Amino acid sequence: MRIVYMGTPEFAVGPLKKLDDNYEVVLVVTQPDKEVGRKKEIKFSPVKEYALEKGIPVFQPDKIRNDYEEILSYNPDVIVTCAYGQIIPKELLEFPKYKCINIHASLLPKLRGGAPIHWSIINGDSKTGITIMYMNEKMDEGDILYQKEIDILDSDNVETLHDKLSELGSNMIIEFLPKLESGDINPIKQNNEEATYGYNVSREDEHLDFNKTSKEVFNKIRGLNPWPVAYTSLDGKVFKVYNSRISDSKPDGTNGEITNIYPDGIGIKTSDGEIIITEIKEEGKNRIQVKDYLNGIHDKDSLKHKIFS
RNA sequence: CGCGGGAUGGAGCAGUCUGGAAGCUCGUCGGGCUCAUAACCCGAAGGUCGUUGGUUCAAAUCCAACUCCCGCAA
Repeated sequence: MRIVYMGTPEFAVGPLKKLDDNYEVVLVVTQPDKEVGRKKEIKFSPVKEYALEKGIPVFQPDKIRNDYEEILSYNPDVIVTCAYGQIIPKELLEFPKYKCINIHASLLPKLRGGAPIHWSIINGDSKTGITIMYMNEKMDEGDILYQKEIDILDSDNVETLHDKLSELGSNMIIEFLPKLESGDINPIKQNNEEATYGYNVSREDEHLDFNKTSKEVFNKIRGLNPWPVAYTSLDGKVFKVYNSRISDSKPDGTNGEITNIYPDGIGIKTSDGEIIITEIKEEGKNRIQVKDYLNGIHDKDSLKHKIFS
């Protein structure tokens, strides 16, 4: 089975590795190299890094819509995509014998789009999973071929859930390909009325709103950790918030106001109680425990009643 | 040359403007108190103040260059 694999971020590396170990991956397609950071250093995608390491050819079209001939020349039996990042043209979808299948990190039709892992946590879902599906020209709307779910724990953040789902997806694609090859499949149309979306996280999405409940704030913080990280601001400085826990206390005050100083955290008023932030990064500083942040403040009571916004 | 913040014992900070004995809150180690403790009391160790050069009787502090880290923007 000749496989062309299309993927970009870390999430897509696990499945690629499994496929490469068990099948013949003839070509890897990934997003173009990008300038990144203050120094504008050129950075390869994680999938490209892996492909280079293994000596697999790499193709990086700017716009695959117009530039896909090269992929056809590798004559794939199937194209497997996983968080590639571009819409794939119909000519390519229909070319391989077994068409084009996608590994998506949600229980479709829930959370179509580019950031299903983040949104499953931010939304407070109790479970999510992996869907293997046929690709069509629309975003994550193809027929469902294989689906498995896992629980989302209170202790999960994007990193832990990402790793679990990446491994699940890796195993599922290996379990599924033999069925695809033998025709033992049962494509199920998605119910569009039940569809929800989890688009890429925007700057606005990263901003913490203390007018929400403690649980909602807690979910947003862990649903954006370790990337891109929720933020708020105090005294005109940006504070990224990595970790928090929900307080039992129900203080009076304005939402966003610092209501209590705990040994390991700062208590902030929310719409229904208090959230205690425990790990932060102040603008210009490194990521630290709030315990350490408090060690550097001489008059801790002066923090009280300041407002995060 | 996109804009800005930062580098001080293991951690987080103050001190830099106005040059002149290394400070604060923790942590660590030892001792004490206690039924006990992450609590409290006493004591100790630990720092070429990012690097290099310059000014000066004297530099964490002033000047120059460089390295690394971070926020914004892309």
